[in-house]
Amino acid sequence: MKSQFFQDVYEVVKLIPKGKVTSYGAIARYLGTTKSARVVGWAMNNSHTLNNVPAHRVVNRDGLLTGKNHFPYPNAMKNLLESEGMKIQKDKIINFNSYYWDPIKELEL
DNA sequence: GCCTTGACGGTAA
DNA sequence: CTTACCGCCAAGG
Repeated sequence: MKSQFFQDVYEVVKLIPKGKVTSYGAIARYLGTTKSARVVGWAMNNSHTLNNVPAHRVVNRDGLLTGKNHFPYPNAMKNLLESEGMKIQKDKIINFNSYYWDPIKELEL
């Protein structure tokens, strides 16, 4: 595999439970590339090459739907998140902390 | 091969 | 509070 990193990113994203979200930085940290959150974002950009990657569950550290512009339609991300029980206001997840799912905390035992 | 951009994050001013 | 800058890494021009 040429880009194992990307594969790992997709794997973690796929592990995000329904109704939960995480951040690019959290994924990056889990993979050991703490300072390379941007690369995670780039990986997500390439996530369109797959079909099992719930990119809508990945937001930035503020719970802001920064990647919504990259979806087929801008409100697709919001719509999906709301479908999973979350509330979005101004492209931001309300009570983000309650929905936050940290792979390090949940997976790394 | 160099420079810019980007779905980020943190710190400084 | 807002703005700016730096680090990090991959892709595209």
